[in-house]
Amino acid sequence: MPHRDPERLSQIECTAAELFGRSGYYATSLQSLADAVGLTKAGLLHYVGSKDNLLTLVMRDVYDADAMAKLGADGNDQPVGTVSLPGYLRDIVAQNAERPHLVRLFTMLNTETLNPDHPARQYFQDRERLLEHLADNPCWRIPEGVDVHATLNAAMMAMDGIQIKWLREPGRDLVAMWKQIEPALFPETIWGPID
Amino acid sequence: MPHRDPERLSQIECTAAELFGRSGYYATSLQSLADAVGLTKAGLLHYVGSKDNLLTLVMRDVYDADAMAKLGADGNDQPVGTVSLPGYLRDIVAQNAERPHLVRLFTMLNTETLNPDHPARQYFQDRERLLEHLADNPCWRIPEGVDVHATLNAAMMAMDGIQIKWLREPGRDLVAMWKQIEPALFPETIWGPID
DNA sequence: GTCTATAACGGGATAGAC
DNA sequence: GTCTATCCCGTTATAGAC
Repeated sequence: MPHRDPERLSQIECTAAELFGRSGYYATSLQSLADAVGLTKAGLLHYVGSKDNLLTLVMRDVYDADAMAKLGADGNDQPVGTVSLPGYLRDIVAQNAERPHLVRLFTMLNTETLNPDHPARQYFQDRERLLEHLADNPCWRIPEGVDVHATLNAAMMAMDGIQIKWLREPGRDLVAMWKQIEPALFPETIWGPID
Repeated sequence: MPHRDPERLSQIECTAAELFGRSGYYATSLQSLADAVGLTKAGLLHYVGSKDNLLTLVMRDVYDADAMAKLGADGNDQPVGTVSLPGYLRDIVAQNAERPHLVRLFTMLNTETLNPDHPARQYFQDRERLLEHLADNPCWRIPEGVDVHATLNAAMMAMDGIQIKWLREPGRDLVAMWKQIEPALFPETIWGPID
């Protein structure tokens, strides 16, 4: 798997992320990717080794680099009890609204990995664990009596669902859709106004 | 598309529902279905006409018959302001816990239909409309100041997300997972105890 | 109504020339 | 490093025998 030209590799990975997002991993052919980047199947396979490995590269170099990095590292060193959870989620939604391709990639793979043999299955299992630990972070500013785990869990699940609807009808405004359901997750009588 | 034996057709449709749920529509081959029901590809195609049409049959005769029927028709003729929304959702979750195959079918197709050419796309677009109207039903008993649309929307999205996690790790208890996030959607200080 | 056989095509991956 | 050519497997669908 030699590749002297890193820029070329990056182009391949980005295009692959888009195609995997468009139709999922299984339904995307190496031929279509090869056409998109101006290579033959054989040439493409020289770069990436195999289709399985290509997906691994995409998740590490494209998806993680842009999206997942935010999740874990972001508010980790904030002072205890200072970070607004609704605000944090709003930020994620706002970011996602700007990268529909990556949201689509995430959404497609998230359900494709229900298949135990899917090459990205481990990746999504790990992500679930990471999400659980996110609630344990003491940085959040939480009203009395609120269950952080339940709230973060519900909010993340709802976000995934909203995004599916958004992706199916691309004319809509993701941020607006999120604001519409916010009062259900963070009622003002409990959370006060969202900053 | 002639088929004299309705029982045989039913067996085909049910097996198809299971396989489509297992791997999605695109990744499921007619060969595997033919093997599962003890037919050849050619014999199978005689029954169902085409793969596209098979999915249509499955959604109508298997999925609608069991799942979707509940959604729209159920509480339609209940008296105004009497039906518990949390209770209604609990019932759905409890039912879904007993039919993982159909939940899986729904989940797989729900994201596969992000592809505009997917044969079940229209079906899922229609379902979204139906869900929106569900909130307009006057039967719900809602605490003052609560946004029904937002709550029902958030709850349904969260349910879809929970189910994905549940399907990925089948050892878990869906009803328990739902109960865990319920306080985030229906806080006691607003909704009171859930009956 | 179901079979065998085959058409017509596309998939991922490999070998070897240049 | 990229190509052509090939392998082998799979797919949906059709034709025609029984």
